[in-house]
Amino acid sequence: MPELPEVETVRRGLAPVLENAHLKTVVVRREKLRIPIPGDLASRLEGARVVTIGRRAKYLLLEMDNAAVALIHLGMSGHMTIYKEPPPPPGPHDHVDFITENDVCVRFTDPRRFGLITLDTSDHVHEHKLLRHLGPDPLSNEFNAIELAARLKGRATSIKGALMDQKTVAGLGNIYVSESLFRAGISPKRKAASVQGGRAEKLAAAIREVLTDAISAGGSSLRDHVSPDGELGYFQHQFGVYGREGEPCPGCTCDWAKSGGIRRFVQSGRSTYYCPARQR
DNA sequence: CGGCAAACCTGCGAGC
DNA sequence: TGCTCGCAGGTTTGCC
Repeated sequence: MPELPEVETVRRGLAPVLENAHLKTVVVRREKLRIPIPGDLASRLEGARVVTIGRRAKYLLLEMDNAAVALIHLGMSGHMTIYKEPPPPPGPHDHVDFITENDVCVRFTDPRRFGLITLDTSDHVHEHKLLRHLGPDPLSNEFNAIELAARLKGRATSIKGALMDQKTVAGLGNIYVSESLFRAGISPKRKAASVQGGRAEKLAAAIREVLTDAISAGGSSLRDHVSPDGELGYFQHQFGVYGREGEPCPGCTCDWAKSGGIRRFVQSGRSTYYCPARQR
């Protein structure tokens, strides 16, 4: 489910029920996620108050009033569901319940278990092993064309590969990399190092724009819901290229029959979608 | 060091 | 209907 816009949608959905709430009970049913859930997660969180729910790239940060921060990553298939009534009996993929003092249950579900929940008690959560190496958040002030160009300089990999690398920019994934490159008119095959100057300007602007548009739409719902209150995001209807192999390019006036429309190919194991006529 | 495939898991839809 | 295959929004590892 989640790249940056989906995680931001989850954050916004959880904030009204979790911020300022005391956690009464935290039920951990399965510890073995991508990294094991710490044995003291429940005892650290129970009785504490959630001060804010923040986000760094694709991580949710539950900042507690006792200096603990819970880091949550949704992986590929993770999602959160809010139950204001007693929750249904947990299924096999319902790994953790966060229950507030007024009996709201926030349930973490993740069939593929690529997600994780861990704890930081260091007072410097941004120095945490999982966050330390992340590049700038593309919606933050630290992200701009100069910064992007500097991070692409000298890199031999493709621009797609560089943008998928969370050290370059933190929060993009397979969908939004394809969409950003489409909006910027840059081929995913182009060498990362060659994206400088005006091209870097266009790309930085396209990344910001596509993420902002996607957040406004409540993210993309490919399989199931995105928002913890069950609302569907609808940005998938605005995809320019992702999942549209063979369709006419929405920005092209060229002859579809001749161009073949949008192409799909596999780049380091992941599908890339692009329009060869518009992206160079 | 850099880049890429494989591995970690389960579910779903397409095609036979 | 039921099976197999390929594919899926992420990240880390280990190999060239």
